[in-house]
Amino acid sequence: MLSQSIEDYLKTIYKLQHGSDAPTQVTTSLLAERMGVTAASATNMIKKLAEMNLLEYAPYKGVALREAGEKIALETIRHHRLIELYLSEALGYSWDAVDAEAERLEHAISEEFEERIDRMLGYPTIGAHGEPIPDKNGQIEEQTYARLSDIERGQRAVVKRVSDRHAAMLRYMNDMGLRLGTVVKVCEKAPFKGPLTLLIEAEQPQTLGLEVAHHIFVDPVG
Amino acid sequence: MLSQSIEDYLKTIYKLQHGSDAPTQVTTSLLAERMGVTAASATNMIKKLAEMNLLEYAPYKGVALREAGEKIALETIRHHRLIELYLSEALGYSWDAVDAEAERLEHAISEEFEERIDRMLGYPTIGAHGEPIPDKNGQIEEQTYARLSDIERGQRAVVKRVSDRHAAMLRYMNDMGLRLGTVVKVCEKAPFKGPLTLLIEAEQPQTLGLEVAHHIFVDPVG
DNA sequence: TGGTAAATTTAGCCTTGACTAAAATAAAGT
DNA sequence: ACTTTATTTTAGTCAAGGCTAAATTTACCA
Repeated sequence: MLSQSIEDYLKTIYKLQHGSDAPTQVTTSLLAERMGVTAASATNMIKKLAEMNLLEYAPYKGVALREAGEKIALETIRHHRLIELYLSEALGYSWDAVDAEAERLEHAISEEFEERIDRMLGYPTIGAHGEPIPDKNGQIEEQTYARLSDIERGQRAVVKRVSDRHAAMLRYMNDMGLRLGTVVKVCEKAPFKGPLTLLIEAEQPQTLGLEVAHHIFVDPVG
Repeated sequence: MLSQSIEDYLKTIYKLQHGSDAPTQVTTSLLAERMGVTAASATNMIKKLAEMNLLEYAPYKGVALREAGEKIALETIRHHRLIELYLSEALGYSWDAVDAEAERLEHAISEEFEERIDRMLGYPTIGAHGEPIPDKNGQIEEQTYARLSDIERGQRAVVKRVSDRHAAMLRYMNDMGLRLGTVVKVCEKAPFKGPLTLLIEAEQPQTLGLEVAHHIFVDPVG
């Protein structure tokens, strides 16, 4: 059994490699920052993981997962996203609360637990925040969506995915009435990186800062 | 936040103090055996817990929980039993599989998780194996039942609780048709600590070794 | 091209919770 | 009461996975 820490590192590296922010390479400091540890600690773990052949390590350059490491990362991510969806669907958790809970549970569940909630949820492929859920074999369909902050004025779009990194932001989006599948229309875009004015599902117009809009991924429609 | 290890020690001490096997005092070696560690490791942890005022420690004599320690033990036990019941009721786990899964999950769930499954289960007071579930304030109603092995020939009794210590034994009992609430009748008791012959819910008679009958707790009826 | 700043790694230390081997204590029998 | 045996504690190690401080490497800029 791999330690919780190892699973978390591998998962974090995977997300850095495949995230929408797309860094050229995954550096020690970036990884350390995401893991909430010092760079020295990250270096230690990286060396250990390289030793285990779970990743490629070029000192001073960065890391990249090897196949075995990616497999573990995807299993961990699968656990995480299935649990998030389960918490949301079966236990009524809110959008912003599922991540923290899943963060701990993902390391504690058995294969049996995974299978049971997977079946109970109807073998879902999309998670609570719109993320793709890797299948049992580690197959994942990464999708790329436009950011709401990049949508043209007048354009309508469907919310397909939201970043789960900031719980407070999720709560804010939720309170505005944003959900996966919600149709929004960009009415205004204030100049100089100013806020957008949004029409959500034909309700009253609301303004939304660019920072938030940057973390909402949409599919233009109409 | 207390470590998983501390929670497990406290829980184990509580169960030794209040279990049906009722040891005079909880010794280091008994605790070590139940925790699956050496006596030296148990001594270390005991000293640490005594230092934290979670238990009373008389070197060479044994330990007893103090109020703070008992509170933590009961919270942990509450988590464990709620999770077991949830796995059984909501996810279709079998009798013998819930304990191992709950063992890991009990340390990973939040108060919110506890509350949600508690509500979903209808605020239960009896767990999957018939154990009492402590309430949120740590109140617990320990019950004492007769062992099936002590029931007289010809007597009928309702199964109220089973020991969850041996998964294989649970599976065996389950396969025999034994459940909580099942009515059994002791048809025969072979001499010299021989097996019982049981009539389960008016089905065909079956024989059952004393060892197993010792781990089944019943309420005589009729 | 050299010098400085930023990033990274190394070295050494800490805590947790295990372990083994040795020492100390308690219990039991003659 | 003394000796043997079983239990318990002490002493010293180890592995994980953090940390800080110091050394090193890379990158950038004048």
